[in-house]
Amino acid sequence: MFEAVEGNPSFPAMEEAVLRFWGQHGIFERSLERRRQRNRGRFVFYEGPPTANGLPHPGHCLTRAIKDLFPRYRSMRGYLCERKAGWDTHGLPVEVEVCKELGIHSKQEIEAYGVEPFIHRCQQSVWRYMQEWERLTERLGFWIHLDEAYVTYHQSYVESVWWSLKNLFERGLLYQGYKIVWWWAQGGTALSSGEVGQGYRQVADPSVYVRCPLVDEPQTSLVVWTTTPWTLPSNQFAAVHPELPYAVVEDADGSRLILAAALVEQLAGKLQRPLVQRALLRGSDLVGRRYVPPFDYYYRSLSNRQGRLREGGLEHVAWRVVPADFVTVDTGTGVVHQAPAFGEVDFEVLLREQARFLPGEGPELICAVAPDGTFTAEAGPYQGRWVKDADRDIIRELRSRRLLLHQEQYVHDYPFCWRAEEDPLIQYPRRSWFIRTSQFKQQMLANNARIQWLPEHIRDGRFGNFLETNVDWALSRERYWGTPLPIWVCEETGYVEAVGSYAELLAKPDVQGTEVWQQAKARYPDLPEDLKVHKPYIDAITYASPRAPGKRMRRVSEVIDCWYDSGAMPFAQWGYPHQGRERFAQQFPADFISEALDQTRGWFYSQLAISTLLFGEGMAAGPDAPEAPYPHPFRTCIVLGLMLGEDGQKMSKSRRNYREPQEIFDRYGADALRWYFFANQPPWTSIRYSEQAIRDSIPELLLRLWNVYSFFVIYARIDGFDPAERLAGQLEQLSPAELARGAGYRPLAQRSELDRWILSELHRTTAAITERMDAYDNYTACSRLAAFVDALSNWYVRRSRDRFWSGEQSADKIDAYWTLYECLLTTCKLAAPFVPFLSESLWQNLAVAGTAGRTVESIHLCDYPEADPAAIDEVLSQQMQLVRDIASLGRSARTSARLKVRQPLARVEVVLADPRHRAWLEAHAQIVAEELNVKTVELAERADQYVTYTVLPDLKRLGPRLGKRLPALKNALASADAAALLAELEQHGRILLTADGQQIELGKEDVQVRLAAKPGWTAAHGPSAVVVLSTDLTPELIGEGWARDLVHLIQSRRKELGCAYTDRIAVGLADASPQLAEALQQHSGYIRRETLAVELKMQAIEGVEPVEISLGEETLRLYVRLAERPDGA
RNA sequence: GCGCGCAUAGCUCAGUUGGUUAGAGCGCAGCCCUGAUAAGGCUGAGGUCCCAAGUUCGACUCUUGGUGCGCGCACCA
Repeated sequence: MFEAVEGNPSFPAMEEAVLRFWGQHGIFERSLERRRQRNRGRFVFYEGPPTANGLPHPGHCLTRAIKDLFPRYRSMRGYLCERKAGWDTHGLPVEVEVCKELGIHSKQEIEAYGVEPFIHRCQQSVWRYMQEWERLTERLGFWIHLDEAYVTYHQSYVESVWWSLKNLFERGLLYQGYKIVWWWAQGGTALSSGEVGQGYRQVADPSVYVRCPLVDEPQTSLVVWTTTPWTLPSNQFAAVHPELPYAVVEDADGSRLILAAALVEQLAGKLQRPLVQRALLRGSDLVGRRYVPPFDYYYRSLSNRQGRLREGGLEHVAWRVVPADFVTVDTGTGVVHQAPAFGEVDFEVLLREQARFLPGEGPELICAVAPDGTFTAEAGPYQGRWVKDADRDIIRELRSRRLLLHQEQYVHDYPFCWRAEEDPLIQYPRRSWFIRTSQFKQQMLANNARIQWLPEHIRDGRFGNFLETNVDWALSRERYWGTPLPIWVCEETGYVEAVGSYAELLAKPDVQGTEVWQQAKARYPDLPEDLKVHKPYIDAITYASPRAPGKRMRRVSEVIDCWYDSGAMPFAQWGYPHQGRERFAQQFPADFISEALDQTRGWFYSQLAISTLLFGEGMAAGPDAPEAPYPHPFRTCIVLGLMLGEDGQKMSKSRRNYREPQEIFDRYGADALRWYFFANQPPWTSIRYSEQAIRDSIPELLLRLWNVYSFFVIYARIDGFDPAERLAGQLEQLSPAELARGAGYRPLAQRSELDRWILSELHRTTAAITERMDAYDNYTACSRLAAFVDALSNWYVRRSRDRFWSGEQSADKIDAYWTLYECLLTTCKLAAPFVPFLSESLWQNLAVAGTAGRTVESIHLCDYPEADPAAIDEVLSQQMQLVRDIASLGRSARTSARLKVRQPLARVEVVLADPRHRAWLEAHAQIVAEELNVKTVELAERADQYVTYTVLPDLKRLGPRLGKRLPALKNALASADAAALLAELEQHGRILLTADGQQIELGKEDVQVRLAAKPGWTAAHGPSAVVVLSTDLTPELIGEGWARDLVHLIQSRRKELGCAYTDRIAVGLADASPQLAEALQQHSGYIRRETLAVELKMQAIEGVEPVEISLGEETLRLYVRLAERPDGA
């Protein structure tokens, strides 16, 4: 038998109990074991590793909730969905966090502190945060194997990454080049974009307009503009937009200038003299023209150097006009000075130019600045000067050489070092390791095209665009806590090798330096083995160079971008290919992943890029890199919107615009939070954290379902409806087929219409939810589930109450129990992926306790319900909906007539728009009568006295047929007599109209009839019907109304007096008018029955405090006294 | 600045190939139930669907251009 149910449940406490139950019985494990045995195929999920740095906030709960939902759902659908957790542990954020602890900043300070203790601290810091995340993960009900998590700093993981890098290296895809970084010259370090972003300030820089004379036409000059004069000595090109118009203008002194036509007037204004246009040309006409740069430090030796182009022919390597799309005419001159060493965009221009030449023949990077921010010897007189300080002298020199056309102040935002406020950052080239991803752009796009993105626009929008503009992946980082780049270089010859594992390294000839790790291990016995593949230990390992006898191979100093770590996760989580080959084969690619939008350029990209390069179609990347058909490594990706704080701002701890997850769990519970995430919006819309909305998700589903469940258990216990007795033998999941074996269980066809209706709704809902969830549409699925629970609670249970209350154990009553039982069980299963805790609680009582433990132990071991088409009765659904609509319209009519439902009315007339369900409705008039408290219900199709008709064209049908004649037809229909049209339609099955001088024939399907209540009637109209109330009140009706009002008031009084449900009372009424007293006397049987009154007298009761009440216009005194209290009450 | 997205009721958000009367929840107002009861239900008020132009017989929906907001990339010669 079921256990008694609390009326006022504490969901958080319940959830804690469920968590304990899952833990003690290993339910997650067993749910997997079950599917493993069934062997219906896999559903592969990848956990995008959270950065184990910083504490989780509600936004992370959303990600983790979605990541739980679909694997749970698919598991219940029979798929084996293994879920391996993972942690992203490397990277700058961890280093910054440790630096904060240590109160240090720069790389020098880290070195001074010691790399070894520093990375020990990094590793420990990561562990602390991982534990916080694990707690959250469990409490949210996110089922994932935390104790088998992959961790990016583990040796096996690092070695997988090494393997992949070696693969790329040996295919020539890993190379060294320059990367333009934001460089803090004084500190000698590059800054991350996050750090740069913090340091922007508005400053006024000098801006100069400089002449660059054309080589073959020295009287004509390009005019370039720059706000960084110190980059001019390193000039390599001038860029123009090929599509823009450029003007050749004549200056006052007769010389000629070239600049964008749109900016001539502006420049003339600045110069305060006219510039006369002499010619107009397109940017593309300028491309290839050579010019003389402002400084000749490089020009004097290289001006005539030419290189061979790939497509044949020769070209000068530098100081010519090149085309570039980024050139605009917003500021400057439309001719852009290019110093590729000091701008990322400029650098890309250089790369593009280099690519046009045969290898080794194109332009080399020119850089007249040293890493400390001073000019090199190449910059002649400026050598040793800090570049920003040299600006003024550079300008002076330009002026004296008559190259300076104009100078002014330019106010703009410019980044400074966030730690040394006076130090401006400069863009600066650094040697860096790259992966040749741009070479695989087409393959990445082809792979991307096959991925199912939700929302769809990510594919060709944000993500697709990003791939289109792909540049080679700058892989290396000059940092400490990260996967070491597995590249060893010969100290003599520069010969380079990549190493694919630690063992491979140890097998190299004459390995030295392993003792550094041994000693560290001896010093700190607790040191995790994994650290031996990290800095500084790995740096110590050298081996004999195969190219230079007696010389050593030494590792480069860099570590790699931690995004590469995460992107390698599909294979590295298994340690592939050094181990886990089988696991990888089973679990690649993923069917489903999900992260927030900010991962577009992060994990979504890193995965796709690595997977395409290693396993792409036609890649033939070696024996351990099997070619796989697209898409991979994931087939479907839900891109979640970002979550904002309560105030619509970014969530931030200091602003306190959200609540800590743990507090949410304690107040409302994980199910409430989950339901709020799943049911309130499609997952990709950006979502605003709302405490109120979380609170509201409790009554919307959780409490409503709980109430139905509680109702069921209360009456099942009273009536002794006990599945344990009624169901013999072994039970599994209490599926419909199993329930059908139950004693007293009757086939659907024999049950009442209401039962058939709710079961039809149940199966319709099941079909809809599975269809939607298969399409990853949790939002619609949730609304269907909520709608069903609403129908169950507010129509089925309400209309069935007296069946449960009736005294005898009729077959109909047992039907009601079986029906409600089945509805509850199925609903729980349907809801289980969404609200796993509540579902489990209900299952524990309804199924496990209810059958004395003969079912499966947990709802999460059950299969997801499947809709039985035979149980679905669409017509009945429509019919019941119609009744509910009519009841609603009737109440609306009552409200407008100010006739409360307690006042009985003689009759209601229902005019139907569509006669199809008329007969059925006539048979069910009783329901309408009860719901509306009327004596009789009459149905009509035509009732011209109450209703006006409008005949409207069916635009969807007629639009294509009639086109422009549609408005004329509309008018013709509107001006015609609707009643006559209907009559014609009924007689001939068609109507003939003249519109625009042409005759149009309309069939029944071409029009819609709409009806509306005529004014003056108490009526309400909707699309399906008009409901007209008779408002005439007879003395009998009024008397009955009084009686019902009185019952209501006595009930209130009982409650005030603290009566138990079963207490009997005595009622006295005084000061009633004669008519009132007589009417109440007449209904005294009804009144006493409803209020459990043993006596009802028309007089005061001694010693009882009366209350003044009013019935209609009348007032009287009500006396209520407790008469008897039955035993046990 | 460039790219992507969003803009619908007081608030938070739906709106499914363009079709006649644009929905929900919360909040608000009124009412009902009182044997699921510190719950529950019903009804109602409330909208220039951001603006403008275009396509169309017809636009909340499609196109273009604005405006505002969010995010990403940059910070610009």
